[in-house]
Amino acid sequence: MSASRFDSIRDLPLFAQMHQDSFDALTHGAFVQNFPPNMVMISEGEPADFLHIVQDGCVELFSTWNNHETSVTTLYKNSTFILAATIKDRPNLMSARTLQKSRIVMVPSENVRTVFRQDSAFAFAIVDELARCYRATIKNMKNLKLRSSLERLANYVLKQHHRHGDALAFDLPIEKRRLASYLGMTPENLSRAFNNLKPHGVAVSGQRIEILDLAALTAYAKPDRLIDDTTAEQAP
Amino acid sequence: MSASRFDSIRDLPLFAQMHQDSFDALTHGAFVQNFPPNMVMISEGEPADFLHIVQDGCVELFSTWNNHETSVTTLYKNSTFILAATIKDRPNLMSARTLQKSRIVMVPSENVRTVFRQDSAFAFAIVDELARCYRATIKNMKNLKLRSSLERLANYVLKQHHRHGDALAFDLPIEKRRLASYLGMTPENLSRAFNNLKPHGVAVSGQRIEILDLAALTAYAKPDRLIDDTTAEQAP
DNA sequence: CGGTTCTTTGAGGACCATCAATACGCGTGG
DNA sequence: CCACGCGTATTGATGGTCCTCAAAGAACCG
Repeated sequence: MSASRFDSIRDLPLFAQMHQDSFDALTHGAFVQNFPPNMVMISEGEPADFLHIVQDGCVELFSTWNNHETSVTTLYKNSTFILAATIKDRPNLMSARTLQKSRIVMVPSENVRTVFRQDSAFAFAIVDELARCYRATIKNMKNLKLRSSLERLANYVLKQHHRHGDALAFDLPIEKRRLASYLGMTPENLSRAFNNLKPHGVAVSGQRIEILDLAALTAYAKPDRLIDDTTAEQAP
Repeated sequence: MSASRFDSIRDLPLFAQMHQDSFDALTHGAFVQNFPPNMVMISEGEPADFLHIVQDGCVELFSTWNNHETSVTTLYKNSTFILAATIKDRPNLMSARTLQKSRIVMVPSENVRTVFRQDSAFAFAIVDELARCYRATIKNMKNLKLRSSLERLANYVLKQHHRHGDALAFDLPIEKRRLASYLGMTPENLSRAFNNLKPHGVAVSGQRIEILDLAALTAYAKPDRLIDDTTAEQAP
């Protein structure tokens, strides 16, 4: 039974509630593909032929205009992407590349649109996912427009702190140059920004981040649940 | 029959395909409210008790953090807002204020969530709307991260040009200070930016914009369908 | 271990914000 | 109708933030 290949995604929120028949129809013609690191899987402007699910590894969504590139978000295990383009049958707005060796499930967009119309549990899950991504993007934009780059970095450090179980020391999950791009700054500036966080209780050594004074960092960062809360939203 | 009050929204894409029963259930307890200009209707962080529809007038969505404010988008007749927060039953991420005297339809969020589960045509329409808003926001973010403020303004002028039926002269739909905030700059800088567009074929006098050299403006702006195309998306 | 990529540091400059002051537009009331 | 007041728009001066360019150091990988 080939359906077992997709067992690992069956329990994701997007698929958990749908009927087995629907799931079989959805994954009919779907496949799993392994990608090496640093491989561009999809390019912006192309039709969204497949819904993608990160089964393992790490994927960066980025975008380009006029020789500039910016990192929009980074996705890890169990994230889906290209959902909005898939549903609307429109071109991708972002490109995607692997950051590590990654295993990706690719579900034909045609299947998604068909099953979406037949299985209301799936439709509800899609609404939930779209609303989540939408709100995450709004938060991202508020972060960009309302804060300086140093404030964004401070809040990023706090977010990682929480994502690592409130650990006071942890490693950055991505390269600094990509973090810089995600935060809307240059690598050079990120380097300087880390130095400028020193007075606010943050020590950096390579990928290693240490929070020496959580109170000072928090006081400076002024985290806000309407920007930084990720309990129900995505993030890099 | 009081339902006639809501005839004007019945034909909106969000409601057009749903059953009449569902529409009646949705609008049961809904009401129309008139607001004066410059009135904050909803504040970020508050629960999303109502889905809002602009029946007439003009509404700005904006957000605040640490004494900074930024304009996220401006909505005109027939736009809906607070849909994502309504569906997810979560707090609003943005505040809303009227820019002109406006008539707003307010539909209890409880109704929206209930009918959403019962009427699949409504559910599909919601998916469509959420995907549209999501993609519009991604475009907005690309615009902010990939372009300088002058490039953003140039593309904004081009967008208005198209929205006014390719007219070469038109009035700005909103105050310049709000436009500045939407574009992520200060009013002073917007003023200077308009001057800097002069060499690219744009003349400004008060609210009046004139495009003297469309080719030059387009060459500078480098509009991109993956950022600026609004055939299927929203905008200010 | 050599080459490549990433990171850091410094110098210089472009872009953009802030502050301050003036000009403009508009509605109100004299 | 005009004077006034208020908010908006503009203009200039200044400083801060951030980018660019260049080069050296560190980490990674074949």
